[in-house]
Amino acid sequence: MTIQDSGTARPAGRPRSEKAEKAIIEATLDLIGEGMGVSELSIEAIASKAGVGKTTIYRRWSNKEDLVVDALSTLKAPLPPLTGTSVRDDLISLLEAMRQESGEVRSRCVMNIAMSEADRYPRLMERFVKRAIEPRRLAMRDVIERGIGSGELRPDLDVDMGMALISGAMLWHTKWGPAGDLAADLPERVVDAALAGMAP
Amino acid sequence: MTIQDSGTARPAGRPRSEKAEKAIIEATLDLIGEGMGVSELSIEAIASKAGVGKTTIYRRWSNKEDLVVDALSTLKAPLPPLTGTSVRDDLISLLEAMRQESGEVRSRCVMNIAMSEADRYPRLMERFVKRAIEPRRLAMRDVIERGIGSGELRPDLDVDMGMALISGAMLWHTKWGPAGDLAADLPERVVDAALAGMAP
DNA sequence: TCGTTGCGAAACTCAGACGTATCGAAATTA
DNA sequence: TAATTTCGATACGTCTGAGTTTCGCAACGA
Repeated sequence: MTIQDSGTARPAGRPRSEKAEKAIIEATLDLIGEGMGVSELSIEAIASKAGVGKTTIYRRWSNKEDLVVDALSTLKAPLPPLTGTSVRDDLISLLEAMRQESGEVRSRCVMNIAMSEADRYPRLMERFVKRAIEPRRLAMRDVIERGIGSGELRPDLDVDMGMALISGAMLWHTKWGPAGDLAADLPERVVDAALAGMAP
Repeated sequence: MTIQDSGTARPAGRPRSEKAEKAIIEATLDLIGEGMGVSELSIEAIASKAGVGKTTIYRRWSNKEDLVVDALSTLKAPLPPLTGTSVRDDLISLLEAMRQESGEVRSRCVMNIAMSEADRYPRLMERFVKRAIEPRRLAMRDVIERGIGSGELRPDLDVDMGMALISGAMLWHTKWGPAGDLAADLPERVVDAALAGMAP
């Protein structure tokens, strides 16, 4: 009985390098961040950028899609802490998180992939939605429903529609708004516009 | 002097087949509609699908991007007629046009390309925006500005933000709403939600 | 020390697509 | 009819990248 017998008995031989694994994932994300679509992504480019042999990649992932799925899964989606003081503040916090993410090359291109390659890579999409989209959607839904409960929002409000208005406005600015980073006051303006409505 | 001497004297030889040209464009759009990204699109697949020799393609377009640019330019963007009776009606008309387009495989996939491959194919994107996005944006802006003038909308309304709310909500539903076609009453609900606001 | 396994590098085979060239047939003008 | 140009088909050489194999070395357990 060895010292480290904790469940998985380590097999003989040189252990796999965690460093290489991290480098591979990083390289993959970097390349995606540089604007590569999944189909343009080449294992050779990843290996080269990661400073790693192709063997080392194929030993861990059997094909490109598996690797991309794992790489995207790595991107954590830390939700901002919500103060809960008001619906307006919480919504702004959520959108501010979106705004900051949209400034990171990586997140932006991951979003591109999520929006364009969903049909072609359904596994990838499914996993991405579960990790990145769903938590935010739930958080926003919570905020809105709490707002309805507290009387801050109209009791007959269509929650899904409210979410669509707010998230959609951010999405729209990201894609088709003025070039460059999103304005710092955008979250506030979006939330106020959605809350206020357009009719006089 | 021949009968048809209208400006361009026809050179000797067999004239280029318009039918082939149409078939090539159609095949290109079909393949894009089947979920192909620009980079996956192959000239050989287009030629095969169009029932045409590769020569016939290369004689007209010198590379893939030129062909795709031309193919996308072909997609007309007929704006719906606006009654002008009320802001609400006009906005619903505009969104209804968007909704119907989102149901066509072709338009949807073209949108995918527009949203994901903008960085990689700037020429393509530029042309697409000018033909497809810009006219709609202007139309919506007109409607909103007229509404402000007529008092139907708040005089202090941020026009761009209003457009972002409305278009964004449609965009959001297209991408992340319940699967399948957009609900028939979605345009109406989006417009009413945006006009009303969320606060009580 | 020895056996085992992972490492990066390089060579390899295989498939797909590019872009060009060539063919005989078809369509048109002169 | 003759000259010219396009047609679809096909073959070609080239390149890129997938995925495999081999190599000598490194890192680990026994």
